[in-house]
Amino acid sequence: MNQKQLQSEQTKKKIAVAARALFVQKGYKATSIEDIVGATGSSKGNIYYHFKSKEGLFLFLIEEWDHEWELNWKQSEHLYNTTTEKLYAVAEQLATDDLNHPLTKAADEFFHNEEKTSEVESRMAEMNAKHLAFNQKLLQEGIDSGEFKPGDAERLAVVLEAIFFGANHLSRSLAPDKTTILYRDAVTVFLDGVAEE
Amino acid sequence: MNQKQLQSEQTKKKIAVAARALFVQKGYKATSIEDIVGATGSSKGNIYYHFKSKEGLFLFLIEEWDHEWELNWKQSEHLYNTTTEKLYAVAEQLATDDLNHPLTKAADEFFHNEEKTSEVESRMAEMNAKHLAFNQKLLQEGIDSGEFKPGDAERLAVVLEAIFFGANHLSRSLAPDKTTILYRDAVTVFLDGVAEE
DNA sequence: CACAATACTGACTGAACGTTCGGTATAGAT
DNA sequence: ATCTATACCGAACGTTCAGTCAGTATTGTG
Repeated sequence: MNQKQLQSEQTKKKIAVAARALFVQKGYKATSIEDIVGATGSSKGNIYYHFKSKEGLFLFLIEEWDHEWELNWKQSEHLYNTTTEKLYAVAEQLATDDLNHPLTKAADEFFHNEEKTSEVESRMAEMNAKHLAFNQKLLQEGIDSGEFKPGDAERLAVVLEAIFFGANHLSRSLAPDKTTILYRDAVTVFLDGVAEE
Repeated sequence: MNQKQLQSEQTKKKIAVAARALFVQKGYKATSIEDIVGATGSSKGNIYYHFKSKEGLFLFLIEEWDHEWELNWKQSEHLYNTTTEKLYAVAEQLATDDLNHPLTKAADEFFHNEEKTSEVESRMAEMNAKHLAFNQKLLQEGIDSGEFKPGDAERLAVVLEAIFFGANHLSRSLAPDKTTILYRDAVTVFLDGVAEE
């Protein structure tokens, strides 16, 4: 890799970092390309040289983030023995991730906005499916080991995803320390329910 | 009420109905005032005569809808004896409500968009608090009656809200018949958990 | 040095959109 | 009949913003 390619890569990274900060702070729609220009010192044209579109730039960030999350998890998963422990650990990671990397807010503002190219739609679906598969695998593990009651892991995966998604949403209007509590409570309820036996 | 006032009220209603249909169909941002003009035959100016702003119009619809929901619930609550039954009934109502009145989609697109006037923000908070209070009351009822385990109804209310919110979100990429199943599953998990006792 | 190829610039375009405002029509009051 | 308040119209305005493009600078290559 020569000088030029290196420089180019650094520029791209610089744009990505600045854009991420802005999206996190202001949300997707409210962040204009002009804002990113202001934050990077790069020109508008240059941003479009490195990224196909605003959408493309955002998608890039999302995927980068998802990828990082996955890596983190793979590195720490072995620390937990039971599926129950793993569930709490996932919740913990999601809770702190939402605090440190709250791209999530911008993410679902983005995903909700009507104008979705077919490419975006398919990537959304892909990511969604990945999350559900992750949940399902975890739950199936718990069922097989006898920790969890026998049940349809696929359907439960959807419920779990709903819980995490909802917790993420509600946490936005919560004090930071309440967020962790909410995620923990959510997992506890998911495990034991509220009903008297 | 004279002829003029009556006419005026009908016009306002007509605008509201058309706008609701459009918001439901296309979402908040994607629905332009021009669209509403097209759908009503009323002029742009007239819309602004009856409603302060696009935001104001949408807020009006949301509150109308919330109010209707509350009425419906109050009318049917007495049909259910146990809190458990009530919970399933709420889930049922939310599930079908999402199908029949999917203003929800537009609603949280709206609520997520960065540009929130302080008035909007306070109304959001108000509605949110109302939902939590509703949940809390229901859960406290169940705890007091001995149906549910002793616990912090306030914290559980947040968890329940997260579940409903998440279910609502996920249901959008689900077949209609799966929606009801998801809501039911969610309540079942909320009640009994997944863990083996 | 000449010649690309790559990296970058920023003025400009064009369209979308919410809101305003000067004006008109109509119904009720005096 | 005159007046006034309310209801309604729609062209125009101002702003925002993603994306383009013709051109310039910089770096690598033969």
